[in-house]
Amino acid sequence: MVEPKRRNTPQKAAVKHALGEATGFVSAQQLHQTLKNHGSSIGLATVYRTLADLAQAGDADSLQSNDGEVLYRACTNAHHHHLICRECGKTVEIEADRVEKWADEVAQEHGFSEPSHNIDIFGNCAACQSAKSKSGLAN
Amino acid sequence: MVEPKRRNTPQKAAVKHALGEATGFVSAQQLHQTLKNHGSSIGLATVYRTLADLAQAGDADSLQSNDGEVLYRACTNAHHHHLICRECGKTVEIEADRVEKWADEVAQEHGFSEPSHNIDIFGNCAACQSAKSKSGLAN
DNA sequence: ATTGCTATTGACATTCATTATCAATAAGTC
DNA sequence: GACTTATTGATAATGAATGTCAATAGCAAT
Repeated sequence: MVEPKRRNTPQKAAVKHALGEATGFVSAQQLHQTLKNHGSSIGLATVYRTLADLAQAGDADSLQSNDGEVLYRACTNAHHHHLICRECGKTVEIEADRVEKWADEVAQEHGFSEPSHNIDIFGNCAACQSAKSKSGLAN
Repeated sequence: MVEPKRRNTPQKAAVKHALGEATGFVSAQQLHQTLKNHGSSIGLATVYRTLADLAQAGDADSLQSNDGEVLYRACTNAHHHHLICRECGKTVEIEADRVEKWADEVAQEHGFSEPSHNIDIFGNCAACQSAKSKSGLAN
């Protein structure tokens, strides 16, 4: 089972670029729409394939939205987590050795090897809070 | 918009019970199969509805599997997270005020209100590790 | 126990994200 | 340029989850 050689194509570059332009997390569908709106004739399947590759390679983060879509975001290779606004999707990257260590310890304590983890924090960002209170929907 | 009165039905009880019997996380589909195998004629939609209600009420935890399915598990009302075996799905409930606090702090630091979070730790449990090494697949 | 109201059910259709298929295309190499 | 084959894109297929709606069955009142 030899890995086939990768080829560089304008499509892959386009997806990569579009993902970089996007703020926060985007779905494959959204990205596909965006690309088409900009004149590209890229296929939906290609967007999916490329995003999966990017995630595999560690060039993109992925997480599941609460309505079953997978969302992607360009990222650095460094391990980190996200603080995400429920309303607008604004994202802040979080790094915290404390928590990394904690997760590994917990796994070890229970005899689990090769620990990995998902940590996502959600909340309403400052902008969305003030927007909400202005529209009289304050809780 | 008044909430309609809830009714107690054998179907809801069956789902609740089956969820309690299950070890680890189960999908709605699996649960539906299990129930049918036990002679129930419960409808798939009803299983989905009931699970959604349980999750809403805090009587069940839900998380997304890596292939897009939503998995459920009976749980206590106390807030907690999970340590999950990649191989067999065995689950350990984790509580850690340290991390709860950390998450809330991080959110506050960045101006996010009403913080909530998802934390899941994955690993290979002791049983699966030894099973693997016996079958000569040691890393 | 019977009635009436309506929440709930279940069979089925539908939606929609994602994946598989496969002939046509185009990277990269010589 | 010619050749090999990874990649693409249109389309079909898959499958989880939700909507629909007539029929059923809780439950409160009688």
